[in-house]
Amino acid sequence: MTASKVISFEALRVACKNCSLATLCLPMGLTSDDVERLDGIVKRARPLHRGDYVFRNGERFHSLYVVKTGSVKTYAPSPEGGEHVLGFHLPGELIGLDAIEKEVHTCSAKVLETSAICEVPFSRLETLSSTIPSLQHQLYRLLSKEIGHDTELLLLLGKKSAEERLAAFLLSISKRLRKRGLSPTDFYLSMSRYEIGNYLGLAVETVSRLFTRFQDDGLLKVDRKHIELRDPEAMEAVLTRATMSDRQQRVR
Amino acid sequence: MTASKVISFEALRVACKNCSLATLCLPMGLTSDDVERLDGIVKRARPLHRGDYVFRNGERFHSLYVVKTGSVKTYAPSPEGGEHVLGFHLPGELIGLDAIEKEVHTCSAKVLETSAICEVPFSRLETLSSTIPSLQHQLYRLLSKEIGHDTELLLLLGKKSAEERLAAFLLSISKRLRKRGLSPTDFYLSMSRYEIGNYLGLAVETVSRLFTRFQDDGLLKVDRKHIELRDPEAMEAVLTRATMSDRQQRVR
DNA sequence: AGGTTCATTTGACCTGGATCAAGCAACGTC
DNA sequence: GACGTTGCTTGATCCAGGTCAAATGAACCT
Repeated sequence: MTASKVISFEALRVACKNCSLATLCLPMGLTSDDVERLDGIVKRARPLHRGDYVFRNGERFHSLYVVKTGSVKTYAPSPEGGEHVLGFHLPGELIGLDAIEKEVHTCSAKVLETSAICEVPFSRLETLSSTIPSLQHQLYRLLSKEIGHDTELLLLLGKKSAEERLAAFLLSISKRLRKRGLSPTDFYLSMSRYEIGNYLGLAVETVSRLFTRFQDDGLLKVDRKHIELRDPEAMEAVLTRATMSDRQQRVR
Repeated sequence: MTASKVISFEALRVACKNCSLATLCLPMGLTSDDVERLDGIVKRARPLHRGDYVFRNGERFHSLYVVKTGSVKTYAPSPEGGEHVLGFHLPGELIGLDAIEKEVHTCSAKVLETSAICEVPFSRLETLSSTIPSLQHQLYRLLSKEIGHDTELLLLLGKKSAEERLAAFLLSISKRLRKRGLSPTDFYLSMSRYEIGNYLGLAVETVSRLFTRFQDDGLLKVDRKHIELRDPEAMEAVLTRATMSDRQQRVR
């Protein structure tokens, strides 16, 4: 009886070492022994449903979170009721990194669809990381990666046209899905047009028109939230072809 | 003789513990004993001059760098010869954090004026950080801070008007100078109008017109690179007053 | 089946800021 | 001390994408 209880508990409490995301997530590059130790501090919550918060703006920071299944958006609410969408997060991605400094969450995170989230208490992670150099290294890498990602986004928002932004967005989703073993050319977007526009610094109407144009040009087929990338090369070419973005000359 | 040699060497080789930036920089929060240890791995190079590189896009990553005096700009060169300015860095600020992940510099850094730069070999810093928990913590904090900073910039580029962008830029400089004990209302900009525009996602002409407008409105006095903030409150108000930026409604 | 609500699309129009095109001032350099 | 060269400013025009308005369509009640 106790035994069966333990077994079912263990079945529910999927461990990091059995998780398909291990190569994308925190455990990347750790020995199985160390994964075991990391596993000891990870909390797995029951699934959250569309609209539930992972954490909210202003809450005290205690943990980092990893999307296990589903998807999450992070955003900075503005006092007037508006919001600024900061990112969309797929399985294996770590959220809450921006809160380490101030020990307060400066953005909110809510799930876009039914999702499982792993919680990693930061102080315990920190302690663990000073005894596991490869974990420490992995944390530095992940923080650095986030900076690199923000930098790309900065380029997108500062210098690229609406067309380039949407193309980059779709290709980013596509590539991240591929890494997770999912179809990079046939997927459902879990966020609304409004959220995409907000994220890319564009009006909803512009996003909608661009989807229509991409479809007319044969780059993709769109049916509501279902996207089928018909011509990924052509989509990449949207990013490459010199547009208004590269009219900057000499430096010095 | 040997003694005098040692003395002059020590005088040149200003240590972290004597550095006025210690409270802003890596040593923040460390015991003087630990600062000593950190000091042991920091290399201090001879001053660089306007246009010299701290590191270049594509170089292998070995070290983080701290601006000691002067100022640095980081930017991503685009193949076509253009560039995307990523940031301007004042004394005490750490650069190169984005290169940790890939172990390659993905942007270039060049000094805007004669500057002293401290070099911190990363692998040694990493090793040291696993034996000094407060240093490890400080590193996590600094990386997280950088993410928070990028996030603000994202908001600026994605949602704010040209006027708000330039006001935010000037106020950011002003506040950072204040923290360093310099005048927050009277300063010289070490970067060109072109670089400011590039950084803020605006055309040079727009930047120039805005300086003129701000001056006409009595917010500041501008003479070439010399800025005198005449009415910092009014400048803050430029950011607060609802503009096109807050027309986003409900969430769900 | 019909109605309410919210998301998306489409059309018409407008504007902030880019682009184009001169001038102009500071700074060498010879 | 005239002469490029580079950086900054100013004026005139243009257009990508925002804003406003309305139609259409899903999804969800009841």
